[in-house]
Amino acid sequence: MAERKYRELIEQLKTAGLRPTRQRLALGRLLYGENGDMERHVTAEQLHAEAMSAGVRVSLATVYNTLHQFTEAKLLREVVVEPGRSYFDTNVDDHHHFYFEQSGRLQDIPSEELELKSMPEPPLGGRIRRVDVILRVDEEG
Amino acid sequence: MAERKYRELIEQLKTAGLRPTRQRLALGRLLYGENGDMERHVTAEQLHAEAMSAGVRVSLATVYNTLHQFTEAKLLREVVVEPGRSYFDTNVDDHHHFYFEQSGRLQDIPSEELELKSMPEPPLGGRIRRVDVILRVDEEG
DNA sequence: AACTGGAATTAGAGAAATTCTAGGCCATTG
DNA sequence: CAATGGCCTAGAATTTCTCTAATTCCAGTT
Repeated sequence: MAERKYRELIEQLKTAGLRPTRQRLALGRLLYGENGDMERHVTAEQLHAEAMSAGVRVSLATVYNTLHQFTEAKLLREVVVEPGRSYFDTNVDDHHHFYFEQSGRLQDIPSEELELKSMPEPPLGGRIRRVDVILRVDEEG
Repeated sequence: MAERKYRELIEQLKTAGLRPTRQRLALGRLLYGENGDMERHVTAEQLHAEAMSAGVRVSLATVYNTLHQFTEAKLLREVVVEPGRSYFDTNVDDHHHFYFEQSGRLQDIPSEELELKSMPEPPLGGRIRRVDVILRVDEEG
């Protein structure tokens, strides 16, 4: 991960009131590191396995905590596709998703390629916090 | 449930290759019955509890099986809002949802109120099977 | 109405994902 | 560098959903 992004992560954590601990930094490095602009969709289990094989000792509970804290801090976005399967997306810009049911893979759709024509009024006393669009795709053959 | 709808249900089950058993009919009655045109969003647990208190003896496994079979037969639509929380929607027409995170409640959005301006090309060899739009709403106060 | 074959149902165990708990560790502050 | 309070951990617990093997039921046929 670029030095710049690394400092940036520390700043973002501090802003969110999170201490830049060894574990959070390591997970941040895994999530955003090296090819830092690649879209990534990871499950907690996957990230945990990744950490293990990278020699980073971190418990699964901490991975869950960290992913949720990062999501809260808007460093990640959670995408739920099936009961018992949710991904964390490193792309927090406005965008949508293709979901391939057979393979369980997720793919970003840039917001330019899928726009909403009209937006309904939020119910009284409510405020629309997020718009999730998932296009479920069958892979034929 | 109206007699007409009841016969209809039996027909739909047969068409889907499902025997109209006591359990499936009872659950169908609970789902579509009485106020048959009301939008309903139930979890398996909820429906099971409903069946119990209505004096219908049915196992939780059967509730799950039935909900999935009904979904397969396009009598229901499954909506996943959170990891470990999925609803079955009695409205199978094209429409979308508000999701209230605090209360866990789901509310239909008629398709006229939220249309897509442009639809992206499905990835090569894929076919868009369904479009799910969820507007996540914060209830202020 | 009894018979039969295959489907459906059941209770309970099992699996998978996530959260909780209690104790020890560590980053920050002064 | 000691104190404070947040953080991490292993493992247990919880929750949601699925599987299994035995039983029961439905539908078609005598």
